[in-house]
Amino acid sequence: MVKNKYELIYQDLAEQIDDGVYLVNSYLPSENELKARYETSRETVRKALRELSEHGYIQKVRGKGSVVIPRNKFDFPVSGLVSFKELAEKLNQSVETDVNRLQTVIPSRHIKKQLNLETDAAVVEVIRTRKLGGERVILDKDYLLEEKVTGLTEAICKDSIYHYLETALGLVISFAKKEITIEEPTVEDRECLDLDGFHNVVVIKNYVYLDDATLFQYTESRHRPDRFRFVDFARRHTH
Amino acid sequence: MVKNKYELIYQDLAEQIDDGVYLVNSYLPSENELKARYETSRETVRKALRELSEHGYIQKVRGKGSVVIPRNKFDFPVSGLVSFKELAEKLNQSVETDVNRLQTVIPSRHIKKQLNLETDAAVVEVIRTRKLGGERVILDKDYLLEEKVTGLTEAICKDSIYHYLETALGLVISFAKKEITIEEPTVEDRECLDLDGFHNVVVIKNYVYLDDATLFQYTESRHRPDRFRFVDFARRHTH
DNA sequence: CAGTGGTCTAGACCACGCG
DNA sequence: GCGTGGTCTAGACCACTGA
Repeated sequence: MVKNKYELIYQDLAEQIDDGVYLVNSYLPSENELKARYETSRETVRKALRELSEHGYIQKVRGKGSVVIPRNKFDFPVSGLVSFKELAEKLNQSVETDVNRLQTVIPSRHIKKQLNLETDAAVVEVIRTRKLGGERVILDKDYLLEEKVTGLTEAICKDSIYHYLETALGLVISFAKKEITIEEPTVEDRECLDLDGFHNVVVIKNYVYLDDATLFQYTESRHRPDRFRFVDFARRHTH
Repeated sequence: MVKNKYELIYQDLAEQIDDGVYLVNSYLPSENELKARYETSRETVRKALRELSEHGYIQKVRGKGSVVIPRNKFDFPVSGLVSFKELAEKLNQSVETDVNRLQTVIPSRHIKKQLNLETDAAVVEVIRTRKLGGERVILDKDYLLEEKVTGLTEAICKDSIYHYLETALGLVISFAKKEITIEEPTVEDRECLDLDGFHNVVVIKNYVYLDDATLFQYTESRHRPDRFRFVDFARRHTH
C-alpha cells in the first residue's frame, strides 16, 4: 500500500504530536523547514498541515507558525463518522452487540422516504442492541440498500458492518448527514433497552452516502441519555 | 472589502447551487472548464471546490466530476459555530433574549479549570435566557476572559456577543470544542427555564478559541429537550 | 481513447508578527 | 527587515471513468 507524500507527512506529524514530541502551545517547524526536511514542495507540506488543522491538531497563525492545540485523544469521535466497533476499541470498554433482527424487506413508506427511494428496491433491515457494562443502552436500527450490501450475515452484524462493507465489498463510505434530537421512548425502546427510570432517549439519525454520492444507508441510533456523549471539533466558517 | 479569488468562485458556485442553477445529482462544470470560465489556475478552482465539498455542497468523484449533493438550507447549523442571533435569523422565528446577569467575577475553581487558567485573571460572567414563542427554553452561561472583552454591556448581550467581539473588538473566533450530554435539571435550570414536565436538559459545553489559539470563552448552553435539534455534516476520515 | 479529478512541483507576490 | 503563513500560477504526471 503506497501512500501519498502529504499523507506520510500528516501521519508523521500527527504521531509526533500524540507522542508529545511537539507539545501543546508550542510551534511546529515552519513550512519552509518542513519542506526541506521532507524534501518536497511547500504546497505539499501545506496540504498535510491543512489536514492537521481540520482534525484539530494545530491552529495556523499568520506570521508566526502552526501552534499545537489541546486535543483529548480519547474523546468520543461521533462527528468523524466512526462505527460502534471502532469506537469501542478506542474507549477500551466492555461492549457487546446483540443482533435482534436481520432480514431483507420491502421498505415501509417511512423508510423509502428516508432513503429517497422511488422504486420498491429491497432493503436490508438490521436491528441491534449494544451493551455497555451488561446494560442494554443503545438500540441501532439500520436500513441498507440490498443491491449494494449482498452477503450480510449475523456474525458480520455482531462485529462491524462498516468493516465488512469497506474491506470485503470495497465500498467507500464518504460522508453522512446526522441529526440529534431527544424523544419520548417508543414501545420498542422500552422492550429493547434497559431504560430504568429514564424518560427520554437520544435519537441520532444518520444518512450515509458512498463515494459516488449515492445514499445507501439510513440509521437510527437510540441511546439511553446517561450513556450518551457527543464531542465535536468545529471551525468557524464565515461565508 | 476585497475578496480572494477562490472565495469569489466558492460564493458564486454556492449561490448557484442554492438557487437551483445546478440541481442535486447533476455535475458542476469540470475543473478545466471552471478554470477557463473564471480565468484562473486549476489549483485556485480546486480550492473553491474543496470548500464546497467540506461544507456539504458537492461530492467529488474521480474520473467523473463534482456532483451536487442534497443539503437542507434551513437546518440548524450548530456544528459550524454559529451564534444564537445568527441562528435565529436563519430560522426566522420569534426569539427573545433576557440578560439575567452580567458581571465581572473572580472565577470559581470550576470555571478556572474549564478555561485552563493558572492565575486569578478576571472573567466576565454572562447569564442569559432565550425565549422561543414566549417560552424560556435555553439557558446560556458564558464565561469570557475579561482582558479580551472589555466594554460588554447589557444591550450587547441582548443582541449578540459574537457580533460585538468580531466587529467592534476585531477578535477572530477560530474554532471550538463542543460536548453534548443529557443531564438532570439543576435548581437554576428549574428557575430559569419553563421546563414544564421535562425531566432532562440538553447541555452543550463549548470551549471557544481565538485566531491565535488562545482559549478565551467557556459556554454552557442548556436546552429544554423538545426544542433541541443538532444537525451535522460529517466526512469520513480514514487516517 | 479523451476527459475527469488527484498529486506534486518551483516559483512568485502579498500580509502579518516581531524585533 | 526578515521570517512566517496565505494566495495564485503554469505545468507536469498519474489514476480513474466511460464511450
